[in-house]
Amino acid sequence: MSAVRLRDIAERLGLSVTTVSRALAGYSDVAEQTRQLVLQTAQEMGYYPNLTARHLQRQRTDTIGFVVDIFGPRFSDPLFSELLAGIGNLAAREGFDLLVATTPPDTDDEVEAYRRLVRGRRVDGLILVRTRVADRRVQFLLEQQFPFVTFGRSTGAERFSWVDVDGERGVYEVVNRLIAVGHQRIALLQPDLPIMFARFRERGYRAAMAHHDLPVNESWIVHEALTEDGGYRGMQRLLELPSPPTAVLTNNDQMAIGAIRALQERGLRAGHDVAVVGFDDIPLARHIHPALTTLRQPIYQIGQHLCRTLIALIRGELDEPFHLLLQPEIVVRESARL
Amino acid sequence: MSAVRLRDIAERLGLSVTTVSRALAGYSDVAEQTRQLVLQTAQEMGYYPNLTARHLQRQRTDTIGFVVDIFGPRFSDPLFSELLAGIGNLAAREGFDLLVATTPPDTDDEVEAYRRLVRGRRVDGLILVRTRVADRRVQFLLEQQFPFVTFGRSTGAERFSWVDVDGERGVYEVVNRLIAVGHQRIALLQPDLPIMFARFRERGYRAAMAHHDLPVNESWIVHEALTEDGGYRGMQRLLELPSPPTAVLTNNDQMAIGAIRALQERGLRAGHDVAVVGFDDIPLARHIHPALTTLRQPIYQIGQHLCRTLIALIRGELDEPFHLLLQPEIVVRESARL
DNA sequence: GAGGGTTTCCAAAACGTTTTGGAACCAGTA
DNA sequence: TACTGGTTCCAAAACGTTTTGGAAACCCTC
Repeated sequence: MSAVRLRDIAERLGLSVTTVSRALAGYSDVAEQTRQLVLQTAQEMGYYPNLTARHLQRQRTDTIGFVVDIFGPRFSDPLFSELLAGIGNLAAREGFDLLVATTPPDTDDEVEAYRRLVRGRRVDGLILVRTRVADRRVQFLLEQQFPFVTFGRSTGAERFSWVDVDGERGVYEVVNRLIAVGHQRIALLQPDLPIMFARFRERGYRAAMAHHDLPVNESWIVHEALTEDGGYRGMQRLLELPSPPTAVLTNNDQMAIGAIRALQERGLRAGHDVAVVGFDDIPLARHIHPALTTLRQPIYQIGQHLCRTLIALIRGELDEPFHLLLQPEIVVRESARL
Repeated sequence: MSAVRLRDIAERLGLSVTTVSRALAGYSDVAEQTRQLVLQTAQEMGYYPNLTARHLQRQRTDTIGFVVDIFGPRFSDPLFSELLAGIGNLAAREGFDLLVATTPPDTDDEVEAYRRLVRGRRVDGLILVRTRVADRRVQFLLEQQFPFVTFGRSTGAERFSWVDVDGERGVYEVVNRLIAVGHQRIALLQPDLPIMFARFRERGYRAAMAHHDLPVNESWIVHEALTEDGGYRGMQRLLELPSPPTAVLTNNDQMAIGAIRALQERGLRAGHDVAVVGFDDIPLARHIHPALTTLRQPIYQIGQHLCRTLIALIRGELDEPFHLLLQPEIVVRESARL
């Protein structure tokens, strides 16, 4: 029942382990006849290399790591499965395995998870998502000179590879278009964590408002969790203002859905009374009512870009850090006419 | 820059590698004073064990594998992230890593993915989801006598551990209640793949119909993809029947949402004109309109059960296969009044 | 001073692979 | 004959850890 090793094949054939190994690897210093014999015997005996042993010897694991920051037990992120599919499919095609760890963000557990993967040489490289302001993970990986790629830029001038979506420009455009159709009091539902993408989006928001000489009431910028409930609560808070906004931008589609629910409870209609704009374009965005106007991120492709870049980095094929800034696509549906 | 090894610590202290190893592991055959010295030095030198080497020596990887069957590039499954959170959090707590592979179901790639993980000793055990009729994966793992746990039962009398939700009973109840409120023409939107859970649910459906002496029109049982579009198409087909059903059961909430969309396009209202019942209770089920009546699966807990069981199995703490059949909870909302 | 027990340490083997640095042999050439 | 070059093979080391089976040193006791 125990697994067949190179040694077993070697003994059976009266060859050395070296020769068997090199025969299977296709080296030219083994006679074609011998090679065939080894191949056939390996097949017969059901040989499959022990990957752990191979990894130890080769000093690489052919594995990439991905630490998912999870909020609470009921963690449900529609983007996540798609991102993982993008990463996983490409990794598999390139002969890499994917190690996934789950931890709550910005905790000691998270730090330990990264330490373990990096210092324990558990993986050859890491993919980071949702970069944060002054991100400890980025700092750590730079210190350790460990290969990694992020989805999202960082705050400083650190040199590393990233893929990002230009939320600043996207939000700038959307706000412009909202203003063009008559909106003046425009709110922004921000996350309750210092996530980088929210900073960029806020910058775009402020730039567009300033560009049209519109004042920004700071109470229009509300911080809540990136969930439906967060969007619901945020919209409630906005509706309680003396003069509520007529348009609301959110940081993901779940928030937008929650915001719409809050409107409906007050008898208001998203898209008519208040414009609501989401972000991401999750599959459900077009199926809810009113259908969501949103900024689409090509998340599967982003997963592929991240993985492709990381593998290039691991293989040493990257001389300079790689940067890719994708433009989000504005998808106009019913929740905000633009 | 190269990593610190046991040997480096040993040489620094003039001890043997054995002693350093045993000191760090807390064995009693090393003097307390020496142990402290080793601990401190290891700390100073920034020692972290090479996990690959440890795995090779210990002949186990402390890793569990999870192969995700992915349909098409735009793979978005709201349950998936929650299941993964359940598995991942428990695995981390028990000191296990999680290796995730992605492949399309029932392909050669899938077979190869399993072969690689099992034969290459890449993981200590596997978690399988969405068991299929005559599941090749189950057959393979039984043959290889490899530890695994499935979400979903199988067709035969194979002995292995599983966790499942009693869809047969759940659907039986729902159909009963639909009949109680006056429905007679009840349809069932099935997946287009031979997934076990669909078989059980169909059995419950037929049993309830038979129990009330209601005929089952075979054209009421429609096979489509487990997606919104699948649900949309399926409902369209049902509406084209000479006398369409007045109630429709689906195999997941996405399908139900698609079905509702098809109704709306024809000016029909789910919950009034046609009752629509989902399955799973994804977070969005309560937020769409009409809110979804559905059968809730406690997916995070299922992930934990799967992981807990697998780890017990790996550790040899399980004498008999473990079976857990959970009851789904009927969540009545607007799309079907029960 | 012999025997027994305890404490503390370690050399060597093992896990299964890949790589290094030849060695042995043969054929062809000067 | 002696040398060169090519082909085919292999012993040994290496990757970094844990475990095995002692050994050395010391202290007690009779």
